[in-house]
Amino acid sequence: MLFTGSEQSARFALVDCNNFYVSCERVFDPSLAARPVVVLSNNDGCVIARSDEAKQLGISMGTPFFKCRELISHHGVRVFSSNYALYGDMSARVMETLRRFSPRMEEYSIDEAFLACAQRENPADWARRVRSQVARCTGIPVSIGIASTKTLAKIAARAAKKQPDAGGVFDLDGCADSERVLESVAVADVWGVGRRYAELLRRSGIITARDLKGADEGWVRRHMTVQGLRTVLELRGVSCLGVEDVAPALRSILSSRSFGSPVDDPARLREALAEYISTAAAKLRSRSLLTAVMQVFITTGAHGPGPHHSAALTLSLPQPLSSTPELIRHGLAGLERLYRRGVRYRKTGVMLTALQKERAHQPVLFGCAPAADERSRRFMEAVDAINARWGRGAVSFAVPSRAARAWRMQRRFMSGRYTTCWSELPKARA
DNA sequence: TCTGGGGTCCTAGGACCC
DNA sequence: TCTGGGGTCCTAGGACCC
Repeated sequence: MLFTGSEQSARFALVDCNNFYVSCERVFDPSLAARPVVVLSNNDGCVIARSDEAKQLGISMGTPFFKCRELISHHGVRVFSSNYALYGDMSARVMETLRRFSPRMEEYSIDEAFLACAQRENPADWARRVRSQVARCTGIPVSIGIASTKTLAKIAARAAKKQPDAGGVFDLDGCADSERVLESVAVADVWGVGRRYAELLRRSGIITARDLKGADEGWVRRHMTVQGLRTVLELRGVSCLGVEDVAPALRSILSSRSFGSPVDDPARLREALAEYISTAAAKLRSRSLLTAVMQVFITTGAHGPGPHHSAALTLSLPQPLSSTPELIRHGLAGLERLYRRGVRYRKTGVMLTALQKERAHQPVLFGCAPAADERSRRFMEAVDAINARWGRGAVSFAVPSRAARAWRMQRRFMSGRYTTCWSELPKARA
């Protein structure tokens, strides 16, 4: 379906937290203000957030840490490992603040939300109030873009950031020369256009957002599917995407990590996979879901020394499950079939799919007896309650808790979990 | 025995997002 | 030496059925 949420005279506000992860770190460490700061991905692999000062030094998004390490130490850039406990909690606070301003709101990502604002008489004034309230309640600076479609609101938010005199708010509908704004946006920066499509478009002479707006519909449909066509219509002000204020049901759950160093010992691989399965299963239960299909995989990645090997196995489970030990049993049996001796693996993981609501599930004829099912459910409930009280990993399966493990990911620059852990509250005085 | 057309379901792969 | 992790959607093609 092309039009999922088209509405008459729609207006959308996109609220986007500025350099979100960096801003979170700055809230709890004022010495970071006005200094170049970067935050690294899991495993301290690459740069995923940069302060404006770090951007000015030429550190780009996704740069591997080892490639910019020299630049970083030369300029005294402060470096942080990803602290998702902190960022997730700060995100919840921002969203809670935003919710007071519009009943129709979509949490689009950890640092962005769309708000419907069709009823506002002066949306820019309203957005400025939103902005100052978020800053007051959370300490997080945001930019707000307003337009008649979500895709244009993304562009407006970008303009709000780029134009210093915009004061963090930009209303594309109220802008006299919106065509010029579109002309200033490279097609690769349009929402929905990634690297591959940007290259294809460039070869066809479509360079800016304005070019894409005027592109031939048939050509776009053929080369970029209906999603590309939606993007073009949205650029023309035809709203194809609505505010999805009810979160759609989760389709899959993935848990995987790269190892801190390569692993060839099958026992270590089993430990790691068992832990990722535990994580995925806990998420499954927290949403009251069951999984019917589980995919396990191992890989050496495409680079690095030694033989390369990537393999995945899709397992149809005998009945929908959410019990950690059951899932680990199936997963480890799968791993057994994938593993090759002498190969140094860099990553393993699990994906749970064919998810269904716990209540909707009908027990299969030859599955566990209902009493055994119920025992297992109550057992996992108890485990989850203990882990909620004492911290993740207080009770775990098949792996020893809190032991030092060589395959653990690297997180050498971690800040405190200031808002979610009593023992790591920020100190007013050392 | 050979053959066509059309429908559904599933999977793999490719594209995108943050 | 060293390049994240967790998601979604769309399409093409194969298997299977009538």
